[in-house]
Amino acid sequence: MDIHSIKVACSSCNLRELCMPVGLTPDELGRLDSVISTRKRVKRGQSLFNHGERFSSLYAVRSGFFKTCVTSVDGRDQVTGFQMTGEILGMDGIVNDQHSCNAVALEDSEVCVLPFDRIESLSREFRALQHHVHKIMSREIVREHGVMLLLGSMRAEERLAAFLLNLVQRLHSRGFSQSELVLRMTREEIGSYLGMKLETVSRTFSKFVEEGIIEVRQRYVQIKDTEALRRLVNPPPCD
Amino acid sequence: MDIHSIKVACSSCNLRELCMPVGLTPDELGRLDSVISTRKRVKRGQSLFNHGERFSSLYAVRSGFFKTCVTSVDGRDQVTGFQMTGEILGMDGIVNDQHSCNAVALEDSEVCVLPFDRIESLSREFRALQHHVHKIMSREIVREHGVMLLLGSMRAEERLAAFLLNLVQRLHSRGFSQSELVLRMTREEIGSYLGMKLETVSRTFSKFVEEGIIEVRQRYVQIKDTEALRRLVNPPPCD
DNA sequence: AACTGACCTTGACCTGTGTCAAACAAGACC
DNA sequence: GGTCTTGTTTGACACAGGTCAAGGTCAGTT
Repeated sequence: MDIHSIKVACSSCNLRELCMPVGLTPDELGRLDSVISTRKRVKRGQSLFNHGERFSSLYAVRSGFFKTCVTSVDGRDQVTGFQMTGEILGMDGIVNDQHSCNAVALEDSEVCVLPFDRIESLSREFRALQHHVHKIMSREIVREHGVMLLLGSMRAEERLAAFLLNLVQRLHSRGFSQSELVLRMTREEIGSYLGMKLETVSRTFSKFVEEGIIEVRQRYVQIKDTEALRRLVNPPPCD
Repeated sequence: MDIHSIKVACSSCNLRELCMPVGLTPDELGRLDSVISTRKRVKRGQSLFNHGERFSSLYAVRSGFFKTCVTSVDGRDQVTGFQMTGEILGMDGIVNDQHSCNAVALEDSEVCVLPFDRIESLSREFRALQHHVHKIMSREIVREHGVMLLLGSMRAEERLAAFLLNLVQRLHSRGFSQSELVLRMTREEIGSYLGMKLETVSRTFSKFVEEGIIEVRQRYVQIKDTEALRRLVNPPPCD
């Protein structure tokens, strides 16, 4: 076992508490290592997979940042999610054996390749891994419910506030600041995700700045009043 | 084996090509029968499960019609889906061992109860069942991507057209008409699902009627020009 | 048959967000 | 150091859809 493969192994990965290996025994972890042997680098702007491509693997984000987007027949684009370190990509591909969305790196990234047939056979052996796979998919379903709530019933300010809170919360659980973040995506990509135009995203940022809730310098955002953002997402009862 | 249990068995269910048993061998089907032994009736307006309740089972709609909805902290409600015969409910509950949405029957319904721990252990034995479970969850993820596209980038007419096409397509694959349907949900529920107000739903129906695309009498809808609906969803290129 | 309550339709008006346009900022490239 | 390109901000204006209100329809009940 050379230094490189030690570095690559799930069993010694510093993301193992976030990613696929959660809750596995050392023995199971070792077996998972043998399945997840390859990595893939994806440069900024390149796609990891595209709509229509044959599905064979899930991908765990090792480093970097991705967006996934679906395209309608007439060319409209909808960003369906942003994925960061430790998150799993590609579950859309299972049902029809081909990917139904595009995954694009928003910065130079690296993913671990998880051949799905191997994951399935290992899942048949290990209850914990099986259940973990189910949880990951269920989590994605629940996340999308949240996005539907956001798109279906919130106004622009509420959407952006919810988006910022969600981002910092996920970054915080990865050891970053609770109050500062660097956006990896453009205003247009934020807008697509939140169902609004880039101009509205920009104006809403400006509004938050005027109100002293955040400070913005390009992609850098500092949250100065988390509570104000929370109040925007969940307006206090008015009775 | 009495007449009742024969009627109840997956192996003799007329939904087996739509539901859980897809692709299983007779032997596997027999084992699935032993797991899915109970049914549950849900009257119109009652809920099958609610947000916060402990998760233990998935449910397959045997007959009837359901909606699922999530509620935000401040009481906003968002319908996240409508489920008909053969479709699976409850996958939102896996990740946190409790349901994160409410499932309400829109007419008197019956579901098959699928204890999830039993499904998981059977999945460890049968590759086909395992893969089928993964496909069902993946299908739900892909469906939700479609809803996000709809909510994030379509206008009211396009949303309603897409909704109607989706409904008749699903009904058609269950042996019903391609051009007639009876809505099981109110205008308000349609609106919640599509991210618009009930008045807008009503107005948009009226517009379609004026244009001769559909005929509406209360919950009954007849589609007179499917192509027109398709064109609304996917506007022809204008160059 | 009259009454009730839930649901639906339609009108008038209002507002949040989209659209279009112009100017600016910052990094990439020569 | 210029110049391009891509992304961002801001303003003026338009309009799709929301809001509020009134009245209509129908199934179920007495």
